[in-house]
Amino acid sequence: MKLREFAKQLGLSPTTVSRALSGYPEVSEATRARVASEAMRLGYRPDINAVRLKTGRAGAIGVMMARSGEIHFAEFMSGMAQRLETADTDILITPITAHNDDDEMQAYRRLVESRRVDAVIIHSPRPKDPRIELLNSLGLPFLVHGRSETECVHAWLDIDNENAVRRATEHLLDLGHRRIAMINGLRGKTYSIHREHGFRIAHQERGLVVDPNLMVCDKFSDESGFRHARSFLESANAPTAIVAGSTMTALGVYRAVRSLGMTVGQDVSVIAHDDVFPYLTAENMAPSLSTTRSSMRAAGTRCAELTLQLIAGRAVDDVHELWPVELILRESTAPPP
Amino acid sequence: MKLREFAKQLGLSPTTVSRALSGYPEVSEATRARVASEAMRLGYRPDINAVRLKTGRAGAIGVMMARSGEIHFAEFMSGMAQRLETADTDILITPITAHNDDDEMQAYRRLVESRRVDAVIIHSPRPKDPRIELLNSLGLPFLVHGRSETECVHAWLDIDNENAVRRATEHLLDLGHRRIAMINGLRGKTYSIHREHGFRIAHQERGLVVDPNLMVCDKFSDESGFRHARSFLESANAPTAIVAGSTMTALGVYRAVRSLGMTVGQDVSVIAHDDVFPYLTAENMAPSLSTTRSSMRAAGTRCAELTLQLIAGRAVDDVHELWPVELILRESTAPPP
DNA sequence: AACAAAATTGAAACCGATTTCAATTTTTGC
DNA sequence: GCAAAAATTGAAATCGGTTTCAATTTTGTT
Repeated sequence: MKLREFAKQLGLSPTTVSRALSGYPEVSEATRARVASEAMRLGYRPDINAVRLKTGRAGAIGVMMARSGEIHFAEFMSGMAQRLETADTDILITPITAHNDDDEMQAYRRLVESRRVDAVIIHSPRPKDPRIELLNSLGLPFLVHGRSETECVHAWLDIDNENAVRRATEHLLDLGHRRIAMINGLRGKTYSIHREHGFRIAHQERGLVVDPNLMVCDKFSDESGFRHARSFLESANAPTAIVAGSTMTALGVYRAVRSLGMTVGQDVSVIAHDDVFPYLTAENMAPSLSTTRSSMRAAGTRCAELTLQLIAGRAVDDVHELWPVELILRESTAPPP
Repeated sequence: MKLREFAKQLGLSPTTVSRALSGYPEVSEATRARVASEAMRLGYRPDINAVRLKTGRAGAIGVMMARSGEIHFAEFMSGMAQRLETADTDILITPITAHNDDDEMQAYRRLVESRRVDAVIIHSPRPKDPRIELLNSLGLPFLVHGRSETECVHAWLDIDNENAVRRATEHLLDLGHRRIAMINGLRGKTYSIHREHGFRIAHQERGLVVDPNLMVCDKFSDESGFRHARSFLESANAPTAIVAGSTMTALGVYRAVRSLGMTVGQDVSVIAHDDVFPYLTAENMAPSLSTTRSSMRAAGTRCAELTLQLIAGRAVDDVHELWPVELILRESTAPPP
């Protein structure tokens, strides 16, 4: 059913019907009510493509999905979805094969030029991230989930990774640990750098020096947690505590500890960052895992909200949110043996 | 840059330019080449909304995302992305709050009527799933990931859940286990029913009867795995083996076994279905986990392909794929003590 | 009751592409 | 060399809405 036809059935002009449905003020209440109820009854709904062509709005927020589906992705998206379901805005996933940076840049350029989205959210930025400059020059509103040190102003939401790891490390130091290892995230990402910084600061504060052999960068997975923890614990001067990048990593760390006949929370302390996944909870691990916690889903919801505000015209340099991270102590951290 | 302007710069009509870019045959090779290279140089790209309005194609495949982000979701999507990146087709995630069935039906209706997508993929159907009838009556192409018993014909891709669990169970029975528990997926979903069926068949084949107390349905999570496994193992007539719904569930089962001072692969055998997550691999678990394996990512890729074919006009009743499932034996399954 | 102001409605232009149909140019056949 | 056929190009209609601007009706004031 098209507008023309629908309007004719109501004995009104397309103009009035369009205005009534779009909530314009210059249409009488009586007419608006009638139009609304008839639209419901007859099942009329404006063709989204025509609306978009005319208004220039795409009604969607773009998210790039790297081929390697990250574990956080689903939770973040689910959070976004929660906010967007009442905003008549879709999430557009654009697949990219990031063989190299150029490919990725091209993908962004395509997305913008074809006007499929009103804004974009980008993830896991690096300190100097070319995507930010590109999007800035293309003039498409965008929000960075994470932070970057690029000079061009941009909206961002990030969690306080530095402080999170700093407090986690301080906690371990307070317990008496002196050799603490860190299994960090991917090298080069801002969050990994921030976390490393927090780790160092906590040591420096107490006049301690970090052993570079006790720090690695890797992806967040059970397997990498296991491998690195094994390697640490089997080394000559083994650490008594491990700071892990995610609960998945911690899973592997736990396994490594057990595989060496040791016990988490006794022989080795473990603390990890928890993005709060519904299918794997730190509290349920054995022993329960001490964490720095920040809900990825909540971040998704808030990022969606902020992006909507950006689209509505909120100033870019006004949108900076740094979320504090909870420190939650459980059984996996205890004084060294 | 608009078509008009771009065409003028080339000294051609919009008609010819449009045809050249869309690959129509009636444009000379020389012209086509020139248009293509100039489009690249000047960065002309058709406005997607105008294209869609005119052609009626949305250029997107819809996926509904329930608020509770499922763990499989990201992997499936990532697989879809892999196929779609060369098809100029987006994935449109529509958030739904499924407070009740009616809400969900409304969401589908909206999606279809607003013409935002050319097709839809639906997940985790039930034997009698109202979504299938709705989509069928609305006339939008759709693919079911999973199966349903509804009478209206529909395209589907599913893995052979029944056989997977049947073989897993037979393997345990072959090892000598006689009391086997099953931690199944959500009650009412077709895949849970199929799995239960496979479980029963394996028993019946050998003249054994399944103890209903050894079967539960629940969501796939570490926590539910733990809770149910504990409950089974602490009961009077405890099972010697457990069939788990997912690797996440198995994680909890492992923990439960350990928490009771027992050992997986000795005191209790465990086998689970593995959707192949990059961040948690069955092979790396300790002991390594026997599984029935089928890549969720591969399913996503194939579903995207099939959906493209449906859009292109392939007959619905021609699209039925049942994927066999690999049985992979590792350390977690052994003869009962 | 008469007029101005405000509220409500509608006609027509427009968004930016695609595609039908007609016009023009080039090639082919004899 | 010329008519017919084939290849190539372009003008204009169209997709289904929104929005400008003008026209009409209603309300308010004196």
